[in-house]
This record gives sequence, C-alpha cells and structure tokens, in this order.
Amino acid sequence: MPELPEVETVKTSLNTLVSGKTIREVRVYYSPMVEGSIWDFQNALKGKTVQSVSRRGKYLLWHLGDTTLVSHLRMEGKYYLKDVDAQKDKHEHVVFVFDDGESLHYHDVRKFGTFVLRETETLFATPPLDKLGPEPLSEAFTPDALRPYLKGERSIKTVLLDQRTVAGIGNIYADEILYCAGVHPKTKAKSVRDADTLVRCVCDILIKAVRDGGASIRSYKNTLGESGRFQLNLNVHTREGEPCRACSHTIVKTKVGNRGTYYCPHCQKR
DNA sequence: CCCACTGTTTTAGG
DNA sequence: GCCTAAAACAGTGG
Repeated sequence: MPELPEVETVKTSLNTLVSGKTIREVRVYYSPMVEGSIWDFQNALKGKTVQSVSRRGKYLLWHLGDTTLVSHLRMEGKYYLKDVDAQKDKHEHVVFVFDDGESLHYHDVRKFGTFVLRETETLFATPPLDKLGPEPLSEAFTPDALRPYLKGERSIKTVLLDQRTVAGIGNIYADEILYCAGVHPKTKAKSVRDADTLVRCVCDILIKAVRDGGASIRSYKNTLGESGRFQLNLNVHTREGEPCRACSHTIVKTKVGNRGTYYCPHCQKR
C-alpha cells in the first residue's frame, strides 16, 4: 500500500490513538516479520510507553525511550485499533496489547511488512534507516541535493524510486511527479537538466497527497479504516486508455524497471 | 487452471 | 556499479 503520504497519514492516526499508552503484551503470530528472536522482541517492548510515532521515508518510528520500534508496511500493512478481546482477523500477524484494554492489530495480507527494534541512540546510523536520502518535504531536499543523482544511464523513474536519492517516493507518486515535471519516465537520469522543476513537483505532489490523506487504489485504508482521496486527483497512474487532463492524448502504460508505469506521450517527452 | 499483476525491498547473477 | 529477474506472500482478474 503505502508511500510517503499514506505512511504520513497512518503516523498521524497512530499518534492520536496510541501515544501515551503503555504496552502490556505483544503477540506475534507470524515470526518472519520480526527481526531476531520473538522472545527478545516481546520482552523489549513489554512495559514500554509509546512517547510518540514519527515517520522517516516509508518507515514508521515508534519512540519508546531508549528503544525505537521501526515498522515498514511494505505493500499492504495496516494498523487497526481494537478492543482487547476483539477476534483476531486471519491476516493480523502482530497484536500490541496496551494496559488500558485497547489493542493495536497489525494487518498484512501479503506478510511483507517488517518490524525491527533499534537503540534510539544509533537509530539513524544503522540499517534500515542509515542509507535513506533526504526527506522530500524538508529543507534538506533541494535542487543541489538532487543534482548529484541526475547522471548516469538509469531511468529518471528508477532514480526517484531509489530511497537513497530521496526518501518516501514509490510507484504511484513517481509517475505523478514525472507527469508534473513533463519528463518521460524512461529518460536517462543524465539527460534531466531541470532539477528545480523536479524538486518543485516532488514537493507539490506529495504535499497535495498528504493533504488528501493519501491515495486508495486497491487496498489502502488508514488506521481508522478510512480511504484516502488523492486517487481522485491522479493524472496518469491507473489511467491507461483515458485522456490526459491537459492535452487529451491517451495515457499509456509501459514498464520501467519492472514496475507498471503510466505517462502521457504528448506531455512527457524523452 | 494458468498467468499476470499489485502501493516494497533485497538479493542473486550477468 | 548497472540491470534484470526472482523472492518473500496472498488475492484478484483475464
């Protein structure tokens, strides 16, 4: 499911729903999702209070004092707050039980999501967060920060999807950003000269998507079970065969780096 | 039934 | 270092 705008929306929900709660117990029903031993994982979390939840790229960070829980939703991960005695759904693989009788259920049909515990002190110096590029909505993401990546033979879409370039862009938003910038997704990175426009489009698209609570294309729902609204504002992604909103030419679907890729052949030239 | 596809990331092999 | 294909997994649609 989630790219930066969706993860940001989940982060906001989790902050209101679980900040200040103390973990009484953690139940793990599918252990490959958790790094290391389940026993260590459960014991490290037991008794910890959730100070806040933040986001770095597509990762959710549960701040627990000396320890930070790093959660990645991958394709389909979702969190739902339930009563402690609620029936566990078939696709719920981790349940956090709080001492106030509520529980947070991690739901993930494809079981791709991951949980790792890190010492807060070295959180950003150890995988998986150590190689991430700048936050696209921070001051650190500037044309000068992007320019070093605008070289080489890789396609510009591949570069935007590389989390080392900038953190949080995935398949939907890469397509929308390149449409905004008027750049064909297969353009070689070295041929993209206008770093300013690209940075502006990254910010524009992501800010609007965050404002809309993310995009719900197939399965994405936020922690309150609500759909996002940004799918209504998509210009190219999932619009194969439909007319471009700007020029009426037909939106085309192709593959770039093995990912389904949509673009307008008239507005986006190589 | 079979194949392709799906919002991610990592890894193997050329 | 690059690129591709495949892997982790489950569901859906043609």
